[in-house]
Order: sequence, then structure tokens, then C-alpha cells
Amino acid sequence: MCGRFTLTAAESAVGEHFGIASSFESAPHETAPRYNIAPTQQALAIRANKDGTRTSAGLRWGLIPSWAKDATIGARLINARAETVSEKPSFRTAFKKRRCLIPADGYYEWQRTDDGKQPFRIGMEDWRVFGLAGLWEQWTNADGLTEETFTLITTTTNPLTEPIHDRMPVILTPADYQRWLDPSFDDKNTLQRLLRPYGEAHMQAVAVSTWVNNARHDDERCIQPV
DNA sequence: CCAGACGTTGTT
DNA sequence: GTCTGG
DNA sequence: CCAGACGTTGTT
DNA sequence: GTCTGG
Repeated sequence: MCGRFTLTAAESAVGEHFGIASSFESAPHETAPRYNIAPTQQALAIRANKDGTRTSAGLRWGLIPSWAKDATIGARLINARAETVSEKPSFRTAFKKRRCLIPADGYYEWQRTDDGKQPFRIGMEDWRVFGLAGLWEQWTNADGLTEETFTLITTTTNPLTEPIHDRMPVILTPADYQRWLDPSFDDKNTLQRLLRPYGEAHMQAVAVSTWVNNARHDDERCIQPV
């Protein structure tokens, strides 16, 4: 699965990778380096308009379906399984109409051992930015206040990460971005084929400090190799 | 018809 | 909102 | 994902 | 054990 991730890259590198001008105006609070993005926190999301132009915004991690009576369900819907995402009531509408990319340059998985749990930071071999496949929703509470949330799609693991954990988040290649983001594209089979494990060839996994365990910790010590 | 669920993970 | 179970 | 709470009353 | 919060 994927319950934590990083986005430490410069705002300009993120903009260049996803083809957006700048996040300073649309999401000023998401431009600082993040070493430990946790569920319920805001994170940067990339979406596309019908004309294909891309925008960025800060959304809350943990999808709240539009029909939810209260927001607490969001903390449990932080991941959606690629195998069932197109059918599940909580996700199917967003899968058709509200897909997004979540910029990251690492994600964390905890390996269970006899001694406890060892966190790993996993990403590209040079820690460059990549796009995680996500879905977003808009939810309005009883007071009429609106909130935008997202979930990350997971799939089976790849050979690099198999010893650590049996699931991994879906990482899309830039060639797939446009189709994934296009809100008017809704061919279920085509979309579902994009949700496969990313090739391990240019990835790395590094054991890091348990400092990352606490979601309130958000500094360089989280990515410190051990 | 109405009522109630709607999710993933890991562990057993 | 939409589907399943009763 | 992990950490931390897990309760009610009345009063300030 | 299970739920909520980050």
C-alpha cells in the first residue's frame, strides 16, 4: 500500500515535470519540501481541464465520497485497489471523471520483521519526481463548506519492493499522463491497463530511520538512511 | 418498498 | 449517489 | 502508514 | 482490540 510519501523537490522541478507553470499562486502551501506527507494532510495534486491545460492545487489525503455523512470515512480511504477501483461505490465515479496525479519523489513502506517494523524510502534511482495515480472528490458538509480530497491507487509489488511489501502505489509514466488526467476520457479497460506495477529497473529502496514513523515529524531525518 | 452499506491493510 | 439485502 | 486514545459530568 | 488523527 502507500501510507506516506515525500515531495522534497524544488517547485520548479515539479512544474517542469508535470507541465504546469507554477504552484506558488494556486497552492502556495504545497511548495515547501515535504519529507513525510501523511493521510489527512494536504498534498499537491495535478488535474487537467477539458482543454488539456493542467492545474495544481492542495487537496487533503483521504477520499471522502460525495454521499458521505461525515468526513471521518476519509481517513480510511487513503488507498484504492487497482483491481477493484472501477467498481467500488466509493471510487467508481471518481475513476470515471476525477482522476489526478500526485507528485512525489519517494514513498515509504514498512517491512515487518521479527524485530519489528523497518521503514524504507522507495523511489527513482536519482530521487527524481514521479506521478502517483490518484482520484479526487469534492464533498460538502452540513454547513455547506466544501472540501477536496484524494486517494492513491495501489497495485501488486515489483521485484525490487517485493521483499519489503506486497503492494505498491501506481506510478504512471509521463507518456500516460494526458490520458489519465483527461476528464472526458472514460474507457474503463484502457484506464485500468495503466494501473500496473512500475518497472524496478530505475528504482531504489533505502532503509531509513524510524523517525519517519511519527506523522508529526517532517524534516530531513525522515529520509536519513540507516 | 425501505434500510444499510459503501474501504484497505495486516493478522488470525 | 447507487447497489444489495430483507 | 503509525501513534495515541479509548469517558461523563459539571464547572470554568 | 479498534477507532481516530496526523
